[in-house]
Amino acid sequence: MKKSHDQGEELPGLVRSKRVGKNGDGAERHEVIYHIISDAIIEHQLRPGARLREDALTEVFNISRTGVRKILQRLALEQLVTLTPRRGASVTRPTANEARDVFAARQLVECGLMPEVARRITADDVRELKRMASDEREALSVGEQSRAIKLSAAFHERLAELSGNTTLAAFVRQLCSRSSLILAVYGNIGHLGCESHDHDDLVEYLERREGTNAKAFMQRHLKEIEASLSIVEEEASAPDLHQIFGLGT
Amino acid sequence: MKKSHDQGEELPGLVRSKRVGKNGDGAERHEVIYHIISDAIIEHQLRPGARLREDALTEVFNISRTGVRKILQRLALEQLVTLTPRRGASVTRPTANEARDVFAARQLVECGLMPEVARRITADDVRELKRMASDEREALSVGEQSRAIKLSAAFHERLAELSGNTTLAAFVRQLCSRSSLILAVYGNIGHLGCESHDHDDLVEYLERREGTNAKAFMQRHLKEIEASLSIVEEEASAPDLHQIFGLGT
DNA sequence: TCAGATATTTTTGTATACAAAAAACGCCGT
DNA sequence: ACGGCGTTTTTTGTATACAAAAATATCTGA
Repeated sequence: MKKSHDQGEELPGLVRSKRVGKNGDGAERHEVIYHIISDAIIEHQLRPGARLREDALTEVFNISRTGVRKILQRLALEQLVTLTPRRGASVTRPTANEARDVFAARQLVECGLMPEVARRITADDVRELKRMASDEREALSVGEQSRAIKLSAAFHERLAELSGNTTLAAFVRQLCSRSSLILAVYGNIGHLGCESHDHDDLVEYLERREGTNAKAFMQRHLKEIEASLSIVEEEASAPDLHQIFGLGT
Repeated sequence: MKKSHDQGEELPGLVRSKRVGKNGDGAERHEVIYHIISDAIIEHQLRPGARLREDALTEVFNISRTGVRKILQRLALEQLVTLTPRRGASVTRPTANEARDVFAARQLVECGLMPEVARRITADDVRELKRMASDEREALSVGEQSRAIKLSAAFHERLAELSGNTTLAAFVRQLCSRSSLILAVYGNIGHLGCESHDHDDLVEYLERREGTNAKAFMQRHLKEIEASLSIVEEEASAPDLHQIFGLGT
């Protein structure tokens, strides 16, 4: 392992360990592999910048490059990987602007959904959400960071699903995935996305069908997450080496 | 042309006429073809249910099936075409629920964007929007329905772009494309999506930076469009023939 | 020893070949 | 004449082969 120009590593063994053994009937199998890869990205096992070579993936998953490319293209449309022509695929590194856009979008959509969710939520849903929130808290306290990240995203996604609007739920799903990438690039280690008990509090508002309060809470919640990030554009193309090394003085 | 089980025709000659002649360098070319097909769908030249056979597309566009499949998969992820395993691609026929979800999403996002658009809009933008609105009105009065549909969608998309949020703009773009499909299925002929001068009025609110008014207007505007549709589920799988033909009485 | 040029290897892009499923067609017995 | 059954044709799914580009390694002459 000689190249490490940025911080993008090659495919780590972690992914390989999940190798699937000849199961699934094609389409089903591709779906599974897609989820394995996208989970690995969301859980920060594959960090932004990591290259995804087609041959490596064919080896790991035992499918032909045709299938690999199909999956990579899907991931690219969801902005989880970036396809650079003639140069292959890599886990996308969101720009500062993209990061701001994603959080603005979440602010608009997730908050906008809260009243409807509060109206439609059932006792079962509440139970499920509470369990998810507690699972997340536990994962966090035990130090299973990657699991906590995934669970946190899952919580927000489930919430959106409860609105009953499939289209918006799918959109929120995408936004949460991208948020995980943003966290990987602009997040401060130690301080994970969501405050540990925020989600529990939110569920309580919903349980009491206080849509307006839930909305306000979500607003604050997302604002806090965004505020905890250091969203500053790192000059990619021409880092100012003079300033960095202070030779010019 | 013997089969017409629903209302899905085969590829009409219209599309073929746009044949591209050996231009573009691969990726660029695929992009062009993608736009040709998606435009044809949005403009109702390809109506919901129309089958898109891979061989036919390879012939029309002179690319291999590999390229065709890539494009079809992209269209499928944007919900413009439906890929049925082992049965090929067809222009998607949105369900009633999907239709409602799409309009609810537009209600939330497009309206939510208006204040920001009102804040950021420039004199140039206003000019451009007014020209688009007038083009649309003209196309409508001359009877160029398909052009009017496309222009109407373009107006809404441009509006979203002016918010400066790329992510939300892309989402609105998708929603508008899907709305065109919804119009094709649930729209009443003669009554096109948007009222002819609504868009002009909206631009005026924005020009005066009256974000709140613009938002309210957009809200009404979208509500009117949705109300003009006949969104009722046509039982696809098991149409109740007894009731239809009244034999059982 | 090292910059620049050239050769080799790796990696992606595209077309095509082959297998399997679905659809269309024709056949035949009743 | 018609419905059920088997065959042919069409159409999709997947792997693979080949070409072109990029990355890497090697060589050469100061």
